Amino acid sequence: MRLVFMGTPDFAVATLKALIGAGHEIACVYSQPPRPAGRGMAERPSPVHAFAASKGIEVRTPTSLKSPEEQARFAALNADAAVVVAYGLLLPKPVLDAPRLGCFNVHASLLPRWRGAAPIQRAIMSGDAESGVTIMRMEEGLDTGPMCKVSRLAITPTTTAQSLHDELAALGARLMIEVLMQDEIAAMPQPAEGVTYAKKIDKAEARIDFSKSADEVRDHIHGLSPFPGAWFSVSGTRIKVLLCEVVQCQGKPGSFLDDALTVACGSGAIKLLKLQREGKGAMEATDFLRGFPIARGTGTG
RNA sequence: CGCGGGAUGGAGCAGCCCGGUAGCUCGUCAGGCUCAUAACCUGAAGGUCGUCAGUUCAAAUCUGGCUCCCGCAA
Repeated sequence: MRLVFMGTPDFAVATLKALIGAGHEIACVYSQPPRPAGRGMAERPSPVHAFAASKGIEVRTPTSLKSPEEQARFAALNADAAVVVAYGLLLPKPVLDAPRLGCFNVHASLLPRWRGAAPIQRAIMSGDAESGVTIMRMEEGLDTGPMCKVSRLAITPTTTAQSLHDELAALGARLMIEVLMQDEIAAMPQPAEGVTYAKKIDKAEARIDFSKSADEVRDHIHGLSPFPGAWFSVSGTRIKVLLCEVVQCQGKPGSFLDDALTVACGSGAIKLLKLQREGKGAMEATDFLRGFPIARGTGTG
């Protein structure tokens, strides 16, 4: 098929790769414009932009699709369908209607739960038992379109945003290929019940609140791992926690119960397994302790 | 030129300000001890201190360039 691909972050690259691998013609790629980002504040193209460019595909980075001119340029591509994955722009009706078969979206949640920007992180942070990917036919509303295909995935005590992100990216890519192979793409309306929205992650949320239960603290840490990284500080040093596990211990919330990085929570305790202090790389607990020992009784601040 | 930290045996760090025999915790290897152990004891191997140049009798340490890694902020 002749497709237009619209996407921005790393998550979307997996699907774009799969589409190319499946032999589809990518007429054009749309992505968010390069922005000053990262160390040095240099302008850098999005992951999708960079990948598409490396494949010699035309990349367009309009700041909006509201103007009739942009919409006309889009329609002129004369695509069979558009595949949209975490693009970051709302598609106006004329754009949604332009491709012959319509626009299809990969969304990293079991809709209608976690519509919106950060479904992967929110699912883990909320303690959900499962997550998944939904392929839907797009409508004007935010992630409200009828569902073509769904695949579920369990969230376990060791699932992190990173691991779930990687699994769902691969799963989503596979499902999208399957959907596009169908002669007739059927879609079922989303249930009216169970709608939730996944707000963008705010940096202020990243600080660990040890007064919560051990399970909640673990979900919070894993949901933000590795980005932006849940953190606490001890004697003025900021430390990110990337991986932890719940253990059976009790103590004053926020204090270290031993010399092996066990921290008491509101109920129960967690053991920090992988962490990163400012300016340093991530490392396992035993390595971390050699260079930065934290004694029993130390409090987090 | 957004702000800042870092590069030292296999791992994590100290030493650098006040130049002069490279240190700690751990790992590895060999031997010992123990009913036993991620236990303990003894011994050993392993580093041109990121890179290039400069200053100096002498540079991990002082000066300048370069490469790479990371935190903040976006």
